[in-house]
Amino acid sequence: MIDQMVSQDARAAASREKLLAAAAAEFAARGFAGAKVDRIAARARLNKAMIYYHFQNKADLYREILAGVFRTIAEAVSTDVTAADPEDQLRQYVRAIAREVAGRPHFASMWLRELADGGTHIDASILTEVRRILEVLGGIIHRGVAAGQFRPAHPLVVQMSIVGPIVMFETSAPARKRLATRHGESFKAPVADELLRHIECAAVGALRRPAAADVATVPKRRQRT
Amino acid sequence: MIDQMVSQDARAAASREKLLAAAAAEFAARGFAGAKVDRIAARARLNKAMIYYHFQNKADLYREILAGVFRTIAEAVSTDVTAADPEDQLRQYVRAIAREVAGRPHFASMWLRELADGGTHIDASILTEVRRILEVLGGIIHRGVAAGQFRPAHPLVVQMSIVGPIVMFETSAPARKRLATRHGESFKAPVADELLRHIECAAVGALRRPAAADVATVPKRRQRT
DNA sequence: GTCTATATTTTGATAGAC
DNA sequence: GTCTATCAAAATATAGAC
Repeated sequence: MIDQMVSQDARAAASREKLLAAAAAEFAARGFAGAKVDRIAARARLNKAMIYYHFQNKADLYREILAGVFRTIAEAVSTDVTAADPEDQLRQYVRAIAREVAGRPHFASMWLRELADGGTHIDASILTEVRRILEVLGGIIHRGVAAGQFRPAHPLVVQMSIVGPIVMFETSAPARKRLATRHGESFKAPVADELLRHIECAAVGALRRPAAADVATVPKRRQRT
Repeated sequence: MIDQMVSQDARAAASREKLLAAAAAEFAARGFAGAKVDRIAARARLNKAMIYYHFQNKADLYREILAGVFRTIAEAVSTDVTAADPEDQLRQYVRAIAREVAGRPHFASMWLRELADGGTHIDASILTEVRRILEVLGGIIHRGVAAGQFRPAHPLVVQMSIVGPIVMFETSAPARKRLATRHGESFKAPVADELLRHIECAAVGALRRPAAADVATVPKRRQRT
């Protein structure tokens, strides 16, 4: 009898997971307003009523997904930045973010759309994780500045310079694929790895002092420390 | 009598413009699916039927807006990149893009959402302008490589590194504002200008040869040509 | 826990008067 | 060219059987 209950719980949990996965795909592809509960249910091979059994409503399901992803990302960047040198820390941070985002193809679109929606679904739980992530980056910048390696910069600016290209790359993947098949070479997908290396270079290059050629007034002496 | 006709034409054109502006705001804030024609009409202080007089349908109105913006941006980057030095050209390109995007607050969200939607509304007219823009950037990279100043890079990668942060900054503006007023300092908006300078540094820093610290295997000799 | 059937509201689009 | 009134389809959410 207990076996039966456990197995039912397991089935219920499986249904929940299927709904979460289906919903993530639907929200990413169509946005919150464009996502239809009928379609979410169909994708999960369940029916609409199950959504309302497992979640309060469409918005609740949506928030649950975002919160889960952010928890994972915050965990990852907290764990993965281990290097001693700030510049290496920055590279680790970039790679951790890129890996987590690329590993969840639906996240980039969902987050971009959430921002475009004015952040109306960002609850306390999501906000906490976003802060944790920014604090890791803030710490890296701070230590780099203290070590005389970085120039000071607003964490949000650096974060957007790193995350912007990544999420844009992920989000545009389906569109690029469509256009590539229909219009030949010009939109042929660059390898994700090429972008990652570019962003790494860009992030480091923008923070490293001296601030590149920005100090145009100063005679072009190279100072290696 | 002719006067009357002209004045009516002028009024009609004004209505059309009001609809375009109202629709851009609505599409940016809510996405294509989330945008409601009733709300567009209300924003324009007109009624729903006017939309269907001036445009075929919701999708047609939407495409018209995107096509118009892209025409302007393509025009701007074609005109503004005038410098002799590839690195300066790149800076001009970044600034032109940033200026055009920042000057049309609704564009960033609309474009990001369009990409997230899989680019389903990208018609031939829009595609042409996108290509024109990418060709300008491609030319800059090409000349930079030929001059030995840049390392080779896929234009789309560079484009996303530049545009990604800009559109993410613009798109997230309302969300950041909301969170800032509710949760104090951590989301205080960085000045747009700080981001612009950062992106400029990042773009140049990532392309400039030698490819920063990426060539870790190669002994650290600087080659200035 | 899972399903079918349905109530209620919203929405894109049009008809027709002025 | 602009408006009011209205239709038909779609969509969120729930009731109730199993």
